[in-house]
Amino acid sequence: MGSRRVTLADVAEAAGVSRSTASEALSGRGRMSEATRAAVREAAAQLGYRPNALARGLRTGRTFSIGLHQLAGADAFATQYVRDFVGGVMLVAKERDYDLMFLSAHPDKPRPSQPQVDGIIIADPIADDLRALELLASGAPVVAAEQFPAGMPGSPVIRIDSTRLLEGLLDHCFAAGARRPLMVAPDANSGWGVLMRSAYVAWCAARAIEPVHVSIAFIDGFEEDEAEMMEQLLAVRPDADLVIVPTEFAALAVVGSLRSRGVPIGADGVQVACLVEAGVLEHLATPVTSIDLHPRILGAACATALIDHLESGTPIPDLTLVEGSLRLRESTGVPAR
Amino acid sequence: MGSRRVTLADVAEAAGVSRSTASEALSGRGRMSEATRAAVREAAAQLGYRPNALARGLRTGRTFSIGLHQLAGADAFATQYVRDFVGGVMLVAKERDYDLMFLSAHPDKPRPSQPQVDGIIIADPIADDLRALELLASGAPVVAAEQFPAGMPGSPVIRIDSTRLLEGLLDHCFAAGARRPLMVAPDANSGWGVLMRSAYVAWCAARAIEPVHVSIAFIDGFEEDEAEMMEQLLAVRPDADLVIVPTEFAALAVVGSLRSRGVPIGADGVQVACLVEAGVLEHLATPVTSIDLHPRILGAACATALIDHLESGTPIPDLTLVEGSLRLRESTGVPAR
DNA sequence: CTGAAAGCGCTAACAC
DNA sequence: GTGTTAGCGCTTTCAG
Repeated sequence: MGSRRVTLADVAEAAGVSRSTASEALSGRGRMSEATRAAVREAAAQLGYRPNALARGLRTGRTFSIGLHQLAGADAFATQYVRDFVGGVMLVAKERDYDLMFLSAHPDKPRPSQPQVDGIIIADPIADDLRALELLASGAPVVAAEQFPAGMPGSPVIRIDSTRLLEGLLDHCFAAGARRPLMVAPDANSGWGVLMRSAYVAWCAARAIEPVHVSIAFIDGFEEDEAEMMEQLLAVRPDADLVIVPTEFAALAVVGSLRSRGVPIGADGVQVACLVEAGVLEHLATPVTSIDLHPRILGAACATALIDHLESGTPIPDLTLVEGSLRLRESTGVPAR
Repeated sequence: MGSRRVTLADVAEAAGVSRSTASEALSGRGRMSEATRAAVREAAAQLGYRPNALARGLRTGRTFSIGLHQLAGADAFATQYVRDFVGGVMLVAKERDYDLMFLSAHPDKPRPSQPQVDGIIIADPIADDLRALELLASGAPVVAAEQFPAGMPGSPVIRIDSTRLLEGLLDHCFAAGARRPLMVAPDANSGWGVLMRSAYVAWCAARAIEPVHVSIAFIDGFEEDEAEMMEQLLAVRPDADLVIVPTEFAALAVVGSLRSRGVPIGADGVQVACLVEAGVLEHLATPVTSIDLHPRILGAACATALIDHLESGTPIPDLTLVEGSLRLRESTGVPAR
């Protein structure tokens, strides 16, 4: 089996019909005697025929695959958010029997060819990402998760109402006594980072609190030298009584840093919160509060919207909000159970 | 921009040459005046030409994409092992500028078409996985990670020497006093599960210890009803002084179960170890010992071997061993720092 | 109801 | 040096 590729011509010959008849017989189209159809099916099964997706795609313009572009994820696939988002996309892809293409993600080298997919999901678009721009201009349907940075051409977006959740988080920390917050968040390249930052600033303004924030390049991740890096960031507001960080790695680094200095974590020391939920936060000695962006659901929603659009022409709304939730834990003053 | 797809014919016309000349000019082949070549390049850039990967692939047989088949991962993408493995593959794919195709993974429904990829990585092959069998028979080069179950047609394999690591782990636990071990591991469908199981049995035999083990279907995961399920498993050997589990979810469940019964974790209670490392194990109140399969390195090794083979014909050895390591932690008696 | 022919966009022989 | 031609495997009119 499988010695040489068996083509539709082989099947047609074996069944004693022409290629076009064979094609229609297998796809269930055309009108023909049941006997003919059965004979073709039989021959195809006998020979182990599988249509060549390339040829079919070239002819029909459909490949039954969708593309996923994820700049941050390509480097490290680091955060649980990204992995869960991808998991959600995979789940739907499997259900609808689409292949899922991870588009190779060089931020500044153009793609060597057009991607051979029916539609594209862009997760967390980053400004100046050349390939994201290429994809947006490619003419293929695109759905993006989270937020486009200012100045980037858009597409339908699906995201969590994270602004509102952040406000809830800040209210909670405030109630637990926080007055000198420090926020570490991605820089202006990330639409989501901008969203978080401006919500933070607005909230602070409403309470006459000075907003202090530090930018990081999101892509760099936090996996190396995290402790040292964190120390530097904390130095921006040494008297902070609340530290908000963007990834679980940063959270681990802050917690480690505080612990090594003997500072208690929580309302009676320094509160810590993470902008993005990750399983590890719950299992720390002092569990850390976070915003759960429900990445799996978000990824699934993107894939569903895209495939529905491809298959039934369902239009994709410009903006869809998916529900997120707050994970309040001991690090922001909730008492231990 | 990007209103209608611009094709090679458009470029050729704009540059005033024929299609073939345009093709050769862009690909750097053929002999022609530098002026012509430059003119074609200019025209292509002007029009924003990107070759159609489908058409090129159909003609040349190369798509510059590789496929990844992962049965367990499709459902949940659950364990960190799977995610890190995929991360390793992605890293290499990006480096070599290959797209990475997640092949849709229905265990018992045949693929609708041949996958349009140059080569395939199968992670953790599972017996009776119809699509894995299809891929193995497809004629495309295949590399598998870990181990083929008995009776499954093979391909080159890259894996960790996990057998030796498990022996080291068992030795360590034995030294810390374990005499009544219980192992929970995947059933015979998983080649890796079989490997672990038989190493365990052999080790026990050498020490005249009764090997007790429980099978689970790996694919089911451990995410729901974990506590209840774990209780049932533990009941198989209620007096166990060492429990070995296959995933971090199972480890969390065991730890939770023991804690709720007030049993200390470690040499002075019940030792716990996980066959597969995950970050969360390190951050538990009592950190849990595990075997680090270095999934990222493993995934990268698979991708590198496959792409090297595709590009230079480098043969892939039948078996390649990658180094793993033991993560000894407090749960098996190492004293706290 | 079935077969012949065209063509999706590209590349590789082979003439000119 | 450059253009013409054929064909990768498939689907889709359109005659018969």
